[in-house]
Amino acid sequence: MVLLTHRQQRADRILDAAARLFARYGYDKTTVDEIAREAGVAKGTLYLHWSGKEALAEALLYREVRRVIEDFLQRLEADPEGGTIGSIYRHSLLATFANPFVRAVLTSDNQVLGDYLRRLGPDYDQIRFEAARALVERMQAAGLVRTDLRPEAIAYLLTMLSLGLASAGTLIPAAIAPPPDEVAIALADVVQRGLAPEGGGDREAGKRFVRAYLAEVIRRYEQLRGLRKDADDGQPSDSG
Amino acid sequence: MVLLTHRQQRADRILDAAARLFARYGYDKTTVDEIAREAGVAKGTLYLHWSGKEALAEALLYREVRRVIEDFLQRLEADPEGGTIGSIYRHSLLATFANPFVRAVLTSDNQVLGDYLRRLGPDYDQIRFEAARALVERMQAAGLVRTDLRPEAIAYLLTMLSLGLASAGTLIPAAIAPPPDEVAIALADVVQRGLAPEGGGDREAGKRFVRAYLAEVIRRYEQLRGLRKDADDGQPSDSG
DNA sequence: ATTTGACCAGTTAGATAGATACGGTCATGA
DNA sequence: TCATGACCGTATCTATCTAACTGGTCAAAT
Repeated sequence: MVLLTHRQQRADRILDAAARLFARYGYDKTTVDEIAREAGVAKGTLYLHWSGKEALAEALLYREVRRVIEDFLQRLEADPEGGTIGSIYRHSLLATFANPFVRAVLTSDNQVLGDYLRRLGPDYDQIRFEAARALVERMQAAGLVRTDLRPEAIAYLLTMLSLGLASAGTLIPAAIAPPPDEVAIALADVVQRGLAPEGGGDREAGKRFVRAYLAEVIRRYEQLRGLRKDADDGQPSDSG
Repeated sequence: MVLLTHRQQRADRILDAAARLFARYGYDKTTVDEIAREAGVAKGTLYLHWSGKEALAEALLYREVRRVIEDFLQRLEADPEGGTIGSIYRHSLLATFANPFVRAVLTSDNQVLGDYLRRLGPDYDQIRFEAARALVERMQAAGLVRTDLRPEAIAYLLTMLSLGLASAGTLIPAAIAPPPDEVAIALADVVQRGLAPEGGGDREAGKRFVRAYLAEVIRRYEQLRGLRKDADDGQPSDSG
């Protein structure tokens, strides 16, 4: 049983309000006053939880990404066929689409996080590509991905798919586009046929790999940010 | 043997100049004066060939696309393995990448055509998606593409790939990205495995389909624009 | 101790006007 | 007959100022 302090509950309510407003109007055009009003607290209260608007956005993004990861892992574990590159891709897409905020971030031209993401700098894309390359390399070593293509090339393809998914989401009206779940399933099937090694890959090794990889990503991030799983919402020690 | 009038040669020189400048500075930031200077003619001369800057850009785009199509068809015919969906995709990418102007249009955030493309209106993306859907449907009927996925879903995937290719081109610095040809070959291989029917598809039917399809596209466009293959560069009858 | 919201300084959005640069024309000359 | 480039009206940019807004603070209220 999970106990939530009054303080933590309030922090969550504020993040809920921020998530709605960011998703609808974007980070830049959402004011701190509006977040406070939507959450039913005074503006000063936000500053009792986070050091500023930026720290709040970071906390929100962290919370939602954690939720998506949890959802993703549950779907993967529940799937007896799970563990291949295709099923990993499929479940990650479905978990992402199921989260309104993260989905908005990834499909709304990134206005949702506006200035916040912009501060990561122009090097961010390079870093992300290098991370993708390293991930592919490890997936190849784990027997999840075919090894007759260079990891650079596969990472480039996967990056293209992410970017294309985002662009298509903003460009093609939802009215004429096929339902997201159908896209996710078709896309994952193509990824499986196109990137899996002969025989489809080792399912158990795949699940182990995903668990270990995500745990490592989370651990690194929390180490970087000085967060712990049992910490509260984060006293204003973060100076943006 | 092809005979070119003095007039046609000059039109080509002007289009060459425009191609260089558009690719480098974009449509909006390239002035008619600069095009004339780069081509070594007076500004008024441009208006002896086209009705204005926009008509010039359209003629340039048409010329370059025709060249890419010709190059694509030659590559396809020369490939004994050509005719599968994968090889069609591969040759179309390689032909596109080999053309500096078209490549710039597709990978430079579309600043290259700036205002010119913008006038096609916001409906353009919808129309393009519908065209992609219809094309996939015909490819399925021709035995080129697997039929166990709905054409809408496949068209969505292919649109994603196009958009992703463009985004990745602008986002990932060429210095750390794999060479375009490697990307094209890997991408085409994934498309072949992911979208071809059992057995890989009928090669001869594939070639026939491509020939017929492109001829039809060109014919429709020329009908729409009142162009003919044996026409000259287009007297200023085009009013943009 | 905890929460509030009026208040502050810094930034941004909007308006105006003047200057610049642009696409397009056409009288002139070759 | 063909090609030119100075010229024109308009559209776009620059500079400048003002008014409104925003993120953040803190004395006061609870």
